[in-house]
Amino acid sequence: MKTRDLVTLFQALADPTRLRLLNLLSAGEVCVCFFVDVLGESQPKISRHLAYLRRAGVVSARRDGKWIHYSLVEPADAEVRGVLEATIAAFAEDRQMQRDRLALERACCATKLPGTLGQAPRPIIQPLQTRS
Amino acid sequence: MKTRDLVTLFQALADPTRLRLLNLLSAGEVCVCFFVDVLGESQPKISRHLAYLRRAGVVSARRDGKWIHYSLVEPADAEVRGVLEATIAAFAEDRQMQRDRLALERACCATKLPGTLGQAPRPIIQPLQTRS
DNA sequence: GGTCCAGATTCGTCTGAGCGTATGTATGAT
DNA sequence: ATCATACATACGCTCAGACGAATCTGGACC
Repeated sequence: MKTRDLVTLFQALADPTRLRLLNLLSAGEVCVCFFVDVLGESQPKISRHLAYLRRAGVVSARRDGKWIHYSLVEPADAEVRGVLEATIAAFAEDRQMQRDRLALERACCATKLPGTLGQAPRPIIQPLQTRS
Repeated sequence: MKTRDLVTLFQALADPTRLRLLNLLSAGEVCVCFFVDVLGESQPKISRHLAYLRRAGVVSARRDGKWIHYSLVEPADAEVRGVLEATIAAFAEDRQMQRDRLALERACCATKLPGTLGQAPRPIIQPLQTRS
């Protein structure tokens, strides 16, 4: 492992929007439109941060018709993986992160999605574990 | 815990010089002059990065006559602590970090310190554990 | 007082990154 | 072929941060 790898990872993690994206991705594969809906940020902003995470090798994208699904990439280095896991574990103690997770679950499980999301493909997310 | 705390931490970690400083500090309390000597960087550069780490609450400084010793601060949040520990654990697999640790040990244990370091207070460092 | 030394800070410059806005690019539907 | 949808990217701006070089501060000693 090289110092540069760690720096790249930390640069990717040093932004609130990107942390929120990773928090949602820790639930599973998520479509871009859900990021825009749940985080309430503009589509170009979401897209730019996702591109940043892609360049850093933290996430990967998969095309599905008109939609693009993002998911976390397992880092090759065990140590980098350790840092990422510790980061995701930290999300469990953050109120905003928990609110985001709940909003994602709500958007995902709603029988009628609100106008903008139309017939967007629902993410298959892991249920949120409530704090002990 | 707030997202902002994590962002502050990751911003502090997103620089190779600061990671090298933290690596040396993981051995124990270290005097500034040893940072300059071991990392081979200019004194203002070292000092600026130490100031950054201080502002981020990652390290603390202690005055000792003309010298100033730095040491790691235990983060209040258990989750932040977890991220920092995972980061320090990652240093054990990085060649440059190991070289730095060895150089610090060497500077610390030398009976005759080279000219510049004069009678600088030796850091009391933890011995470097070699990889299993 | 003055002087030396260890660090910190300031200044000016430059690069990278974040933002909103606008535009480009696939894909699917008609 | 045309049009709408979903997402990506380019442009222009602003601002934080990294750097070298120079300067300031504060303690130790004479």
